[in-house]
Amino acid sequence: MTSASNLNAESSPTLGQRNLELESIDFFVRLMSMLGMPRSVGEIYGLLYFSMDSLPMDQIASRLGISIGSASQGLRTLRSLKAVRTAYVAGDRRDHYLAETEFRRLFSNFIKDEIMPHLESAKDRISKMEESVPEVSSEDSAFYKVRIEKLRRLTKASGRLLPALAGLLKL
Amino acid sequence: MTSASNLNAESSPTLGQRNLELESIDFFVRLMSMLGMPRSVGEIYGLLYFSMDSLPMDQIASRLGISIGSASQGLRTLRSLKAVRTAYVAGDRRDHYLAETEFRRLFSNFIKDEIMPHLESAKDRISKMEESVPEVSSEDSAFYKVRIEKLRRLTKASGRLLPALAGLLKL
DNA sequence: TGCTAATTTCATTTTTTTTTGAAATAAATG
DNA sequence: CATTTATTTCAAAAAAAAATGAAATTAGCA
Repeated sequence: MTSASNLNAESSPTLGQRNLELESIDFFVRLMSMLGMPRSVGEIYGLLYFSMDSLPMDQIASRLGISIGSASQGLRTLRSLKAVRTAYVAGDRRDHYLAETEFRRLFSNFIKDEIMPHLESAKDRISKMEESVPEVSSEDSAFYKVRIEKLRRLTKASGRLLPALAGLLKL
Repeated sequence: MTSASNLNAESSPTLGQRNLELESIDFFVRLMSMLGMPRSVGEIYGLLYFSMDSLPMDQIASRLGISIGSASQGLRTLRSLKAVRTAYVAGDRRDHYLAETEFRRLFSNFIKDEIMPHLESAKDRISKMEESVPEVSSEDSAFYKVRIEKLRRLTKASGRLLPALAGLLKL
């Protein structure tokens, strides 16, 4: 709750709080879009990030001016990344959401869910390439083999480095 | 040149070469799209990656079945990332393109050009947030200050880590 | 310099992605 | 268990991103 004088509903936010909220939304919309997430996902997380109270979906939607469909989908995405969690609120059957703010963990989840699967399938594709190397002129096939080896090293290095990244992230 | 018997034009590619080319295009289309680059950029780089000969823009466009407008824009992007370079070809006034294959450098350019500018402006936005912290109830403003500090640490850590990444990338 | 080929630019079209909103489903309450 | 409320789903609409292609520009050549 934002203050002791109001236990059952949010008091209307101060100007500063509203400003902060808007800056936060702006911030996370940009950050999330760098990570390939749709605008609505950034908006929701940005709103929750500076919210002291957990918020139910319909309030998230109405405060952001987005549809409940968007809110539902955006929250699903955020849940799957463990970027939000639900909190129980007595006497209210709606789910209430809170931002998870341990960026190290968020980042690590993102890498595991969004990046690693691609790296896995990249391996297969590189193997397919090997089968296609024209066995003609051996000087030519050397060229192809070197390039394929480069790709293999790239994916191998990425596969090691990216998961390690979150560990290096000393916040 | 693909073989000594043909100095002035590309011999038509073998089946294996064409396969390799297609696998490569597929590979880089996906990789580039993970990095937020349009399909055409991945296609062009994928084509050049396994090409022994440097290729002029019009051939890139016709081989990929894309417009010369797309080819021009895609090559501009790739040039700005230093992912391709032009090679001089005697007796031909067209620019001829080759893939740059040092992934470590490519990666480092990408971070510098596409990520760091965003981190810079993130700093400013965090400062703005600080000005908006409601100075009301000090227990509440503590909450906001902690969250702002988290953002600051996140951007600071990213700003250090990302440029260092390319160095760690031992291919 | 004038001509031609190569490339870039950019308004328009196409494609892809995201959002909406209403219907379907699920879950809680009395 | 019937009803109400909350949530999800998904076809259609809207918005955003990318590709096209033709006009404008640039650059090499004679």
